[in-house]
Amino acid sequence: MPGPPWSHQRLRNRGFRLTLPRQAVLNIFNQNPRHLTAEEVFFLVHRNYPGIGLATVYRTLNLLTQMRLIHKFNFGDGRNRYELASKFKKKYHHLVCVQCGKIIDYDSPTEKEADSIKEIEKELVNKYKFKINSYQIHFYGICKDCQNKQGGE
Amino acid sequence: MPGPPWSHQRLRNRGFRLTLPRQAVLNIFNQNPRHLTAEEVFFLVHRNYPGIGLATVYRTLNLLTQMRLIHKFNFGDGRNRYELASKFKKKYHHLVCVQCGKIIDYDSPTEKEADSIKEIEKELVNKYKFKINSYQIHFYGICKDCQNKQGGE
DNA sequence: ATAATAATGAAAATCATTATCAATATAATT
DNA sequence: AATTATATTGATAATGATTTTCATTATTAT
Ligand SMILES: [Mn+2]
Ligand SMILES: [Mn+2]
Ligand SMILES: [Zn+2]
Ligand SMILES: [Zn+2]
Repeated sequence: MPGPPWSHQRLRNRGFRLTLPRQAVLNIFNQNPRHLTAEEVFFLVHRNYPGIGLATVYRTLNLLTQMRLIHKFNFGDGRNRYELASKFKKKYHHLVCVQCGKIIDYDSPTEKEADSIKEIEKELVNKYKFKINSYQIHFYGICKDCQNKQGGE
Repeated sequence: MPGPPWSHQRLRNRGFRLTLPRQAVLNIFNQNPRHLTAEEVFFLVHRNYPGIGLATVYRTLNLLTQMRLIHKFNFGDGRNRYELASKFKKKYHHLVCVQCGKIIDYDSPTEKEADSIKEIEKELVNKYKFKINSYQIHFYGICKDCQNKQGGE
């Protein structure tokens, strides 16, 4: 376990404290690459720290989102999902199966795509004077499994 | 006013009726290019048809979404937003100001972008056997107005 | 130590959305 | 036209996710 990491500094620099609940939540994300709901985070945290309450989990998720240590997604199923922000990866592409709700990461954009996005960003700056912080692409469709199950008719 | 339009047929073909509330909601979208929340739709409908209830608006929004006559978006502010589906336009790109919440349409993708997306789709089909129905791109950042207001520090 | 401030947990409150259910409207059948 | 079956509606209650409240506890500054 390394000393005060990345996240520690980012919080402290803005006057927040890296408390036990906050560390616990961050640990969950470090161990878990998935797109966790608040409730899922709560349960996972709860295994090691039964004392930590759901409200604190929500508060922590909001804080970490503001600090950009995690990213918040909504895939249209009525609950938000969170994922650790990578220092390196800046692209958040997801395939969402509209049948079973499965979410697949697609984090390997081609050169061509990266170029294309940069181009769009340029256009947005020029046209709308809009300063882009981040972007998400959601692809909606039918996953492999669901195609096999229902492809009949 | 033309006869039974596009939307009429699409509903009837699947056994649904094009009732007054449903027409009223569709009219709102035809007159209003924005990204309306359910409540906004309700208020706008209410001006002409005070009898139509909020529950029916929600039901209608869900139905029209399933029929793909409108599209549903969630920009992370806790409520869903809806927009008329165009027969032609198949791209739904939005700029979301994380400061003021403003949503700007960006519906003029370049050739290059279109190509790039097609390429990605191909990759997704190959790699994940995922069949894509639609996609959305959300750009998050700071709009022109908010840059001017807060750009100082 | 002491005082000031931030963070927490439990519970209540809020907000958007959905489900229930009796009443009404529409379509199909006689 | 009358009758039956089916779909839709409005009002209201219920739900589920998230936020707020508030008294208590932990952390930091003095
Ligand atoms: Mn992901
Ligand atoms: Mn739009
Ligand atoms: Zn699936
Ligand atoms: Zn703005």
